Amino acid sequence: MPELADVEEYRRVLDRCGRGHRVTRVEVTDAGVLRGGLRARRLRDALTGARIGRPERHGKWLVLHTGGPAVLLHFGMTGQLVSAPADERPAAHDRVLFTLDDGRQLRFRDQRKLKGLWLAPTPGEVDRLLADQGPDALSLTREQLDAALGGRPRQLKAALLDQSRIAGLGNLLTDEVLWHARLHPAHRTDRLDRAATGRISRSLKQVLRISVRAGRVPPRGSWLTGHRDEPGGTCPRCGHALAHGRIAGRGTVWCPRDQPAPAG
DNA sequence: CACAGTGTTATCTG
DNA sequence: TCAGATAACACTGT
Repeated sequence: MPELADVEEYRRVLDRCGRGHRVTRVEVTDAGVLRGGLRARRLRDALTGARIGRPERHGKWLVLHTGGPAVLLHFGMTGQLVSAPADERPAAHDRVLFTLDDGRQLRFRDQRKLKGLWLAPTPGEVDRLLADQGPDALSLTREQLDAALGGRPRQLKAALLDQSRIAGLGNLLTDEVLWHARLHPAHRTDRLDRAATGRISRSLKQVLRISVRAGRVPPRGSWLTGHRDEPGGTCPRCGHALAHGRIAGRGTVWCPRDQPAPAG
């Protein structure tokens, strides 16, 4: 699930349920999600008794601040942050449990364990862990978009997915933005005209605004996302059969009529 | 049983 | 040097 919109939802969970509360207990039920050499003992020592501050999101990263050390969370493909009563039995894939002073728990839940939790003892360490991230997609300016699409020629989808150019867009959001912008995902970035980049800019803003509000890429009937896994799925805009392929190393869906393949 | 999957990264190839 | 492809990570659902 976790692309920018999903991580934004986890930020809201952390803000609503965690902010202002003290951590009374930290349980690591699967140390496989601890990253950067972090051990359960060290996470426990750093967080127990700490008061949770205002969380931040950058791209697909979530930062849990305490005023002292910070915890950085990356959700990979299957991670979630959920709030539950502390006396409720943990789910099968709850890997780290933070019990709070109000009897609730924040739980890092993750099936595949592709990413996980990092501990940043100082603000400088937070910056170091996020250093290779490009500007956040949600507040991307037109100038930043142009810069992200500039430089060496690449496939458009590959450029939008590159977290060091734009942080936060994943496979679903990227396909959705390109479908709204009526641009083929394999379009070359060096052959985009001003009208095309303008459509990308507007589509990006609209898709993110609605997705962030929903806390996910909405599987609305009028969007591409709700149709990408349908066998024999058709474009919700023009009715043409959707195309499926592999572009930028990812499963990709587009409408061959609305998003014609670039020449050459 | 085979394979794909909402993410990232190391490594190989052309 | 670099864009692109591939495997790997670990696990589930089709």
